[in-house]
Amino acid sequence: MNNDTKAAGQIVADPISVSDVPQLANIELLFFAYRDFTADPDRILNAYGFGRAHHRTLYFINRKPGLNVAELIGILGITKQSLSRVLRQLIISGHVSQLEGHSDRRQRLLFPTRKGRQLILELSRPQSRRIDRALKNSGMADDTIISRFMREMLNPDGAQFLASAVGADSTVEGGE
Amino acid sequence: MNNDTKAAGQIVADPISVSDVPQLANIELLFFAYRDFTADPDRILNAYGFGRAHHRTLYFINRKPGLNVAELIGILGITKQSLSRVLRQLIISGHVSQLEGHSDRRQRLLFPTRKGRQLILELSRPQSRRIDRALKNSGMADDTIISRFMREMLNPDGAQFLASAVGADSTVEGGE
DNA sequence: TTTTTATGTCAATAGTGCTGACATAAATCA
DNA sequence: TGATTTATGTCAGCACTATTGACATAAAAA
Repeated sequence: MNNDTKAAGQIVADPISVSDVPQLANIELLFFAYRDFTADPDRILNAYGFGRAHHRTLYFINRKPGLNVAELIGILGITKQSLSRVLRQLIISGHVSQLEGHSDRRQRLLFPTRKGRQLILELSRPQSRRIDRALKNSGMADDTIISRFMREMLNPDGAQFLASAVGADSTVEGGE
Repeated sequence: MNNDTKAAGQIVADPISVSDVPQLANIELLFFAYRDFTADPDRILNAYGFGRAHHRTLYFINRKPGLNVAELIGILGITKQSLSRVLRQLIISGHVSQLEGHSDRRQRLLFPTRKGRQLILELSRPQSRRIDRALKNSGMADDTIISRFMREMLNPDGAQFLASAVGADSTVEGGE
């Protein structure tokens, strides 16, 4: 390195490389890919005065209409206080509605309104298109390899909400 | 749907599915995979009193020691005001050092200290291991397919900082 | 010499998350 | 039935990350 690496004593001038971190290139790719992936909906959300938290909340309510607050909190991995603000805004804006629980009347079952459905589709389509395009452009006929890889990236312990059999079944494992 | 989908009029009871959003399953997988991917370093950072912003900042200073503030801001995609706090903390904690620019004395060239190098390795290794493991477990001998896919997920316009030829070359395209 | 550039800083604001405390109504237990 | 637990909500305060706008300084460039 040709820098003034004199001074300060403990300065390091050589970059980290694959010898230090074997998957360095993929760590960076994942960082930038995810950033671009979320940038599309972020722009749309901004126009609605919403943020990513609204997106995630609305998404899972659309993925499993009728889930209760506890389930949603579990899926999102946040506290009820964090959810409450976002959920209140989505209800006020008319994207989400609550219904009293059938068997347990303490519960609030969360449903998207038509407006909420329309918004989640608007937000999800650019992301879906991006994945579609990437699969095509990298010469993959289907998503089996990518899906498999991403599944292996998950924590094994995950009591995750996952759309594994989506299409065949509209419900989800891990939920209730 | 067997719910009290009466009331409120415009409630939607059926979940979104692959017919609405073809890549729905992969959108969810990417969401959960990225969340788990960042959870490892998050735990470590917490013990240091740092957040993700510190991680990213420290990472790119380690990836390109000697970069100046403007370059770093460009890579991170944040404002100088956002960077300043994080950078100040990393300097105070002794993870990063600044040197006056050689040709341009207005510039502040950013370097990791040994302590900063040690920390970024500690943060990066779990992420590298996770990717390694996922590649192995999904039966891939190397990362060509996954790298290709992730590269295709990026915005084309991206004047991105990318470790494409990492290992062969320690410098990066898009920088100076 | 004037202007532009690189960097830094102060102040205000937004979005998202947290913990702790407290409240209510409904379910459940004894 | 009466006591306890559960599902949800809300208030208050705090932390982190990000933003915009304004202003300051020193050094490079015109």
